[in-house]
Amino acid sequence: MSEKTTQSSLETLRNTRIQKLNDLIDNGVNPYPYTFNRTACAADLHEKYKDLPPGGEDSKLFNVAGRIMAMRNNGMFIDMVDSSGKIQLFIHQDNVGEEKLKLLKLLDVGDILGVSGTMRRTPRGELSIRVKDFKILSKSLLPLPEKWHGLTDVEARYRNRYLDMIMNPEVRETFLKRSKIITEIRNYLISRGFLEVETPMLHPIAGGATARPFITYHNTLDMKMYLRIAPELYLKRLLVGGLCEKIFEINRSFRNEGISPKHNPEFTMLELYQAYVDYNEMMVLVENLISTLAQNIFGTMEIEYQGIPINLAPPWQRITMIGAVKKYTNIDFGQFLSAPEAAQEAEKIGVHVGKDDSWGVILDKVFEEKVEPHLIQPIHIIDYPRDISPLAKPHRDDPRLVERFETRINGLEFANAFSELTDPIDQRRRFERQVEQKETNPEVPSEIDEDYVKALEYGMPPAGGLGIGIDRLVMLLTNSVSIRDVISFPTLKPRG
RNA sequence: GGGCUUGUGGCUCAAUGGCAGAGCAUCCGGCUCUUAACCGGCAGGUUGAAGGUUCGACUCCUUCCAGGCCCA
Repeated sequence: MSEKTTQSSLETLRNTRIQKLNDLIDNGVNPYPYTFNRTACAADLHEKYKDLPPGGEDSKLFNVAGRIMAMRNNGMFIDMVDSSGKIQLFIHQDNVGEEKLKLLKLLDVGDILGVSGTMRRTPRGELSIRVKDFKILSKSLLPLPEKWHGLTDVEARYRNRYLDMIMNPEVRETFLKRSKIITEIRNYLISRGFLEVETPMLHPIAGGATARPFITYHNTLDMKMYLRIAPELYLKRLLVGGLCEKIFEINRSFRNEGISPKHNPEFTMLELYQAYVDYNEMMVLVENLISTLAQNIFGTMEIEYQGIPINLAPPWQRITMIGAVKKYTNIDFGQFLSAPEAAQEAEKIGVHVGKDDSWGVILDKVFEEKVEPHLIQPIHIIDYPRDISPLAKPHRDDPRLVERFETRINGLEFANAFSELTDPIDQRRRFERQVEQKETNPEVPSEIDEDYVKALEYGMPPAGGLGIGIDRLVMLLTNSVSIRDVISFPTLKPRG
């Protein structure tokens, strides 16, 4: 009959706080009020009073709000943190009424508090607010992680990003920087006459890249749809439409592939297109964009990533893909033109290739294995094999190649760009070839995007196109090792 | 998908196959100029889950769940 209910430690801690919450309500305090008239933030005050000497006082009243991160001496000293930083509160019985002092006992680390008071610097030199009044702005029911070690378990950090941000200031820094980077990119492009556009994320055909898509379903249209793997084909339709000669989109794409420190299923891309220029112009643009970002954010183009100095000052090196492979393997794939020949050469140096791999695929594999790891400083790898680049214009000097480049920094792909293929007949042929490969390659669309080909048939201006992975760029510029550190809520399996 | 590895209280971590422990936080008491405040005390556990081996399993084995690193 009598059921013994056991409480977990967490439940006990929570119940204690709910009791305090009820005590607050019994004292006529709304623990979840509506507003607080903030007149300063922590950083403002530190700046304004940086010359206030120990023991010094000022009489100007400020209202400050933030989260309680530590309490000392029975609540007489409180560390309060807002998005700008930390400020110490000094709550003394001489300054607040007896009623308020009683409420002080109902506060916990984690509560959000608004205070008004005057500034003083303690004899030990800590700038503090001499609190005249305080107001609970939100009662916290769950305990924060430990103050000294904080939250370090990576899984817990990603699953509870808000806690990660509360406990780890550098996480906040990273995401502030991410926002700043994206703002700078927008400013850079808009100031150069680019127009920001938005194109669909729900696609009837997953095109514009080679990747497995996420499949979804629209009920009233009764049709399968794909989350976009790239915005490319829609952005080029806009170029056909002549909306503007320079357009860009910064938004999410989705790829149904593995998750790794460098890959998240949803990721943010910048894609831009500029009419009447070719991939050479895109190379200049990548260099200027990224180096300007670094200059504006760090005040220098020489940055360090994981202890490796990286010089982003333009111009960046350029080397053809065939040339790069030759440089690092002594194999000249320009001379081994057939796939079997190329495969034989690749196997000689230990690069395993599939039996159906084309010349271009083999070259790409050799490049990835033997060359990529060496490419630390920014470099444009130019002139890709035609058969792995179905959306790029043929190379004007070599029919096996296309006018495409990928920019590598620290061995990683940062940008991918072409002289865009504008010939509708060639485009249709290449799409047809792709669809034929569907049986052996599940990452290829199963049907031709007829509407896109049709758009090309109306005539698209010659154009350079460029894609930059924003997450990887943010990783580079925030010195982050994992893409999960620059995505606020990275994809994880739900806890079982 | 493969290899290695991690999972113990809210958090951070211990525990040769032999009594599941500490620090912080909480709670109770003391303390009104502290800085990871301090001092004293109490409480808090289905050791990720399920099986197995064993007299005895946090520890060894199997499977599963969720991470991390490397590889494809």
